[in-house]
Amino acid sequence: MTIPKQSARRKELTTVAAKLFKKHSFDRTTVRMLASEAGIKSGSLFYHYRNKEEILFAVIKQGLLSSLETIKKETSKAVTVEEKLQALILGQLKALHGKNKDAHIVSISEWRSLNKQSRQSLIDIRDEYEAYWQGIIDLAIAGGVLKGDAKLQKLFILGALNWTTQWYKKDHSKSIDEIAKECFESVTTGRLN
Amino acid sequence: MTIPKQSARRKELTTVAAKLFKKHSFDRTTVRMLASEAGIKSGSLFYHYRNKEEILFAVIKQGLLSSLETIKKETSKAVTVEEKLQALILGQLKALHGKNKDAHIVSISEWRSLNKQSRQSLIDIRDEYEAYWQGIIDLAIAGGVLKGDAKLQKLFILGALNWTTQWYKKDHSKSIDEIAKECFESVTTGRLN
DNA sequence: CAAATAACCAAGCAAGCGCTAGGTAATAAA
DNA sequence: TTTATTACCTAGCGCTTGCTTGGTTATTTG
Repeated sequence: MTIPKQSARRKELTTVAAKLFKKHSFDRTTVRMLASEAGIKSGSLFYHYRNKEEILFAVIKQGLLSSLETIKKETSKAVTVEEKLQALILGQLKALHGKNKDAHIVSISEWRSLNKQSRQSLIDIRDEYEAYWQGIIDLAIAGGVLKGDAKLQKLFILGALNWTTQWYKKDHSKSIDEIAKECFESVTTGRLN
Repeated sequence: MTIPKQSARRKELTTVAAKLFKKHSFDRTTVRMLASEAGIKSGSLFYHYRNKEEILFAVIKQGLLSSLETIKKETSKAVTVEEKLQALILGQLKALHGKNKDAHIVSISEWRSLNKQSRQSLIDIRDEYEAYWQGIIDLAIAGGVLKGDAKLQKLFILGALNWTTQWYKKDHSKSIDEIAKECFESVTTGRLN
């Protein structure tokens, strides 16, 4: 029996898995928990996936693709370098806290739970994601919006944003837009006023 | 039989545990792996700890205390606000990548693997750590070295620094001191030049 | 209609897990 | 010299885990 990789049902199950993996971590989510949440029996999962790790693989792939789409869409409207950087920051925050957050958060926190082959086969998407970020950061530095080493700047800003997953709750006093604005102003302070 | 919490042997075992927990994560480190690394049999671990989670608790407590000590020591020499902030950034990076890094990294990445009671009993140390950071950030804002919301600034900077655990390897082209310097200049750019 | 396919279930296996019980040897205390 | 104490080992128990096998039902296709 062959397992179809793009069925609609599989997508549903992957979304359920993203939710539980984010809530409990991959290791602490059992196949029985996944099945129960999906309303089926644990054995039935292996009709859709070869093994548990393939479920994680599907979640992370979905997370990478959807967040890449999010930041591209968000930055597409921007014209100036300032606008692009601001949109990129906002896009990243939306990917982390918006509709499809579960899969994206899993993709950055459970990367090392994948085996080597799985990681290798996702590296193209990851590289594209990083390259997209780097492109805008490079522009910002060339335009004088940012200063310093381009790669470090990217890592600092991405780090500050990704770290929001550790403290930002949806009942926070500030909205995502406000946090994006403050982050933008923080990294570019001085040149603008 | 009662378990002494402060024996020298226990400290050794906790250091071994920190190493493996950082390398493989808490969930993927078995008591047999811990015992093997320590040169004893798995059952012997439970002479020193009540259960596996208590090992994690010991690691995290040690991580919090030693990194708090590190940043206090690092900042103690500083006089001006600029120096204090710079020292704090460097101290945090040393805690993350220096001698006692294992326990500290575990303390920020495995916090949620603790049960509620364990977390609660460590919260005082955690609060002191955050308060120490907040104190210097507040000073920096009052002194005009930083701008914006004090709490957000703290979270952004801490996030950027803690995120270095995801990408910094010891064969990196830049040293810890260089990265600290660049981070400091990045968050304070504009006011100084 | 018959055949194929998709999606599931029931039952359970083998391996690995945290942890325990009872015992041993070496050192320290009385 | 007896008694405690410290630090370990041996052996294995009970449970959970990911996963398999063989079968069932409903829907679609020729």
